[in-house]
Amino acid sequence: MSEAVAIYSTLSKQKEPVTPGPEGVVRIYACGPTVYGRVHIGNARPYIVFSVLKRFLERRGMRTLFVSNLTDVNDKIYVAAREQGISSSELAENCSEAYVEDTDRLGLGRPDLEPRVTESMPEIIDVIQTLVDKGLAYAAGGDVYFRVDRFARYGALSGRDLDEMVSNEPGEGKENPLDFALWKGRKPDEDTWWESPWGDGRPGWHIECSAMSVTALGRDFEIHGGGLDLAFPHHENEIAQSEGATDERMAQIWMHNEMLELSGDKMSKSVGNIALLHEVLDEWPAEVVLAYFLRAHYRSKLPFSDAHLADAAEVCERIRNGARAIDRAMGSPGEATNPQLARALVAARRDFYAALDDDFGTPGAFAALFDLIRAINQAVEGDRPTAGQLQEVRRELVEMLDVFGLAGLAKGEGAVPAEVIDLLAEREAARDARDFERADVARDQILELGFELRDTPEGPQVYPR
RNA sequence: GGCGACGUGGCGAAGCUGGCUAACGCGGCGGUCUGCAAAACCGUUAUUCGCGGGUUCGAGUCCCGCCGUCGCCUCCA
Repeated sequence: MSEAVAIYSTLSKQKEPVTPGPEGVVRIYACGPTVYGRVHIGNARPYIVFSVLKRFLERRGMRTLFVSNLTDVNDKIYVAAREQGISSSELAENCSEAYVEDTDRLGLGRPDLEPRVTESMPEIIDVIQTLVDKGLAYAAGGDVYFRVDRFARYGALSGRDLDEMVSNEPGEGKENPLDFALWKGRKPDEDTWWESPWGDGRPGWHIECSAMSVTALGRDFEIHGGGLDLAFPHHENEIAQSEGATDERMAQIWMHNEMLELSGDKMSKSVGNIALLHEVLDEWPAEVVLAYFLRAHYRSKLPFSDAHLADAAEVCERIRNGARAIDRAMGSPGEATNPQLARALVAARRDFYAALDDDFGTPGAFAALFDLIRAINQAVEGDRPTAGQLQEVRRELVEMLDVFGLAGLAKGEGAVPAEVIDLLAEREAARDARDFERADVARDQILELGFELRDTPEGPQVYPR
């Protein structure tokens, strides 16, 4: 393994080394969803990218603390709840549960903390108070706004010049149209609100992340992530709030994932028929969805379609067959170590981690994985490795797959039903009698029972499909 | 209009601190294995990286222009 993990930062526009913070922990904050409906497939990208990043850093021997929030107070939630005729808190609660449920199905584990806005009100009010005290924010007609022209670095993340920016966001009491809301006074048609020094109301969209990140991770944490679409204004505003309040850097690396291209014929944002994550997971196994996302670099736009998922399914199948080849060979291993396989294992391991070290290059890591798979297949067909070598290769393969949450692809298959065993025997008898018609009937019956038959040097094998 | 990203084979996708024969996967084609398949293996599938210039001994990789696609521009992951 090389010495350093580097990640591209949107702020510095270059790759920067990931250096663990105090107590050797890499602290990661990634903006989570606003819960006003079931999350769509695009929302899954940051969840997957940052969850897998955490898994990778830990495999690399680092300790991590990964925090991803749920925004459960927001204009969209009020609107959606009104449309559905339920209270906004009920909608937010339902959608929060659904989000956890849907993303759980990806099998990547949960972030270490998933704070919610509704549970972070004291911290939020605290940060706002600090900003008001420091003259960086002001109350106006029940609202509180951030004075953008008091924060010199405003625009640094998104490369915007304050003088050239135009705002069309309403706000009666604003000093400057570009000032953004930290606190919004209660409106008559809003059914949830909190008390504050500036009157009843609720937090603005950006302040929650400043408050929750500093509460959970402290100042100057290592990685702040989210979708690229959040860079402006959300992250720009977070920086202004957090750094304005603490006079310290908010985060070292600003890591943004590119967007999914959801503009295919079958769906469009304007039509609102974007595939929902849970629907996709009803159609495809989690491994397929993970392979689909991870085969592309996180900073690349990624087109979404059934054809792409079908492609990812083939990718998974090839990996699965590689693991099966090892297991099959274990039944009749060789006498000596296979040197080609030994070399391939070293190379795959090196290339896999080198690719990830360099700006989380998951596509390159996949390439390394496939190089290993080919070497495995070659070895199983050629000079059979020893059982010990097979075991070692299997262990390493599973370890790499596990970084991506794909270890399930190398899981041994479950027991084969007696019915299938009987048919298998029947087919063998038929083949011995050279009655291939009967043999093929048995094979078709096995297929109907959900198993695929493959003849191998070790005799016929059946695999679930 | 402003800011930014990107255009690599039939498809997806690496490479882009310039220099071995342009990774890897899917698909196609030919072969091996098989009774036939499936899986796997072997070979093949871009003299070429949107187009046009330039810099350089040398560029997909740097610079300029053009064409095209996309994201953001005050609450979209």
